[in-house]
Amino acid sequence: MRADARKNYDQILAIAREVVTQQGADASLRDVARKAGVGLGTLYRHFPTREALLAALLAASFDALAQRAGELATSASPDTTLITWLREAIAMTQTYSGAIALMVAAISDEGSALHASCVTLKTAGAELLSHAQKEGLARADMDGNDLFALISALAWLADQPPLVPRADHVFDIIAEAILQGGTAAP
Amino acid sequence: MRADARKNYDQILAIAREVVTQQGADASLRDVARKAGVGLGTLYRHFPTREALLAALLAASFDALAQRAGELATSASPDTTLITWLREAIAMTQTYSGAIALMVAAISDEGSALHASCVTLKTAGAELLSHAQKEGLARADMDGNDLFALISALAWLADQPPLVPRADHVFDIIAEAILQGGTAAP
DNA sequence: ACCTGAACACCGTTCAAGT
DNA sequence: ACCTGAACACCGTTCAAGT
Repeated sequence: MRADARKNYDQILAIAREVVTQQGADASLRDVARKAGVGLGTLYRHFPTREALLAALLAASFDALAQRAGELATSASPDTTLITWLREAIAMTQTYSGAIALMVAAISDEGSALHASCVTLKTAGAELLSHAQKEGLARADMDGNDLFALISALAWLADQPPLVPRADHVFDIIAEAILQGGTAAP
Repeated sequence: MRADARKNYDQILAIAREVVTQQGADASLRDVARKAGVGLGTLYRHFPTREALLAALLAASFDALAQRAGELATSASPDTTLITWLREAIAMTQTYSGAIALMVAAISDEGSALHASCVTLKTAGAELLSHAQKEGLARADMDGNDLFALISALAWLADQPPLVPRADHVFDIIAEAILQGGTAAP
């Protein structure tokens, strides 16, 4: 990449991080370009879609979560490990308000710039769930897709201001339900 | 209301029902006015906000749900009654895609045209929950606000195409969790 | 009373013209 | 190669002018 292009790319990303943090994932891209001091076409050149921009903003977080899942995959207490990771995954999606809807859409759209990251996240969760299930510590009647759906729903809930006060409690209820049905025979 | 105004009101509502059914709660109001054959100002006169239009579209459904809750309030099996009503409530919100987000926002906004209906819905659910709890058939550590949050999350989930295949199963898991902890001593 | 539609201030997206 | 910004086709909302 040419030096001036690199500079613009970085500048757009930095400003986008600010704007999207404040206004959410549906912030005006025009506004981002304006504040970054670049032409609208420059933003579109580097980030052809809103998903591409969000993917770039969240890339590090996705990687960190997947890596952490890998580290935890052999944990001695896969039940608490799973729940802890779920909490972290949900916290990640809340970095940018409204991001979860784009992630969910991306999971079934292979053309989306967010697709790969979301699949990685889903897979990571599925592995932790599977580990807990093998130890009899999580209910057997669900899989990675169900877990992804639950994460999404909880992330959305925590993103709705009127529901925020209930988010933690609802999380606990659902976490308990996931671990429910484990036969727990040490 | 003058006869011509009444006619416009009905026409707007009828067209809005079609358009919002097809395009969701964030459909273009301009488009509705155009298809209804009225000026944009006429639509705004009758429905000053998007919430007002949605409230009018959903009014009958809200009433029906609240009334049904009243009828079921003295049911002999308050656990299955509660779950059945939850299913109906979620189905109602799905009449118009994207409606649930507006409902959630309205619950804490007394100025919203949707506020009263949403509060009524929440209260109706709270009563059914309370009834089940008194019989020891539902977990005691939740209230009407938690139930409203769960309904909202499940309604949102069922509104995301990639998650639809998991919606029923996730509903069952959560329904079981709500009834969990009931001591169930007949 | 009620209706109309132009006017205003925004979008997202594309693409010819520049360097 | 890369950047710019006008152009196009849309929004939501308001409000003067009409009947």
